[in-house]
Amino acid sequence: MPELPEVEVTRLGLRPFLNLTVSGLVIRNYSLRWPIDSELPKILKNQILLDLTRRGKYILAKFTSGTLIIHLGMSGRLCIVSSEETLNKHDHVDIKFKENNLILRYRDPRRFGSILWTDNDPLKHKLIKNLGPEPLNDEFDAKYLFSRLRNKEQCIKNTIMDSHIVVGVGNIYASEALYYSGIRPQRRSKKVSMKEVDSLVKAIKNVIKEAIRKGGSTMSDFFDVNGKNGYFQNEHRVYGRENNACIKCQFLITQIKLGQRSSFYCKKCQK
DNA sequence: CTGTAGACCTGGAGGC
DNA sequence: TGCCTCCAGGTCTACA
Repeated sequence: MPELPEVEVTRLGLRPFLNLTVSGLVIRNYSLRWPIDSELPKILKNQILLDLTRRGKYILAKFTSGTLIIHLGMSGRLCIVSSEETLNKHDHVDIKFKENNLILRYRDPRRFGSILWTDNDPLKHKLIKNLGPEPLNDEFDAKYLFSRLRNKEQCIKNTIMDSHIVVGVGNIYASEALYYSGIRPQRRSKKVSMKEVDSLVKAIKNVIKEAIRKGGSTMSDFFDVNGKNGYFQNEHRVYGRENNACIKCQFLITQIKLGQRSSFYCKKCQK
């Protein structure tokens, strides 16, 4: 489920574990998107959680001698539970800490997520080193995006969802940002004007900032680490609103498929 | 190099 | 109820 806002809400929620020492790790299922290192319980024991950062949709949990690179995939979730909490079928990993009775639990029904260990700089990891800029950073601006759209035949929605162009824009927020900037999702990237790109960049930044502020979008299964749902789904203007009236013009929202993903737009407001 | 389909998984919703 | 099909927030890999 998680796009960048949901990942960021998760990261912020994990901060109570900062500076605590791992007492043990339980891995019930090693087969995520990539298999979990079978040595991980041994490696992580007695290590201190020193920092929690994020790159794109990857949470980077820095420990004494390396970093856990965590991706939530489509259905992954991290939550803070007590040791008495009943076990769910898809609770694959528990991290326990010395200082309290709490467990950091990873649940992921579809197992598209990943938990990888690296001793080196995580930003040099092969999954991370080639990622595009963070959408909220200044380097992601109209000039940059416009330059990346030149000569691109690909439709604009798929381009802004490409993590090598910009990270963190998933299927929900791509549709939303295009709605706010008045651009149809199927438009060829190279046909988007500088003025429209300027509006699109602002829309991407706004929609992501607002979603983080509202605690993310709770679709079917996103909750923060304490089990609280987000509220941003109530702010969706087009996503999941096919055949409902456009907020601005009352025309019915259209749903199409682009790159095998559902896309939503208003035929009147988006050109 | 570019663009797209397929792959990886489970579960929920809706039709019959 | 049960079975079937389709759908779901991601993204890497293979192939044209």
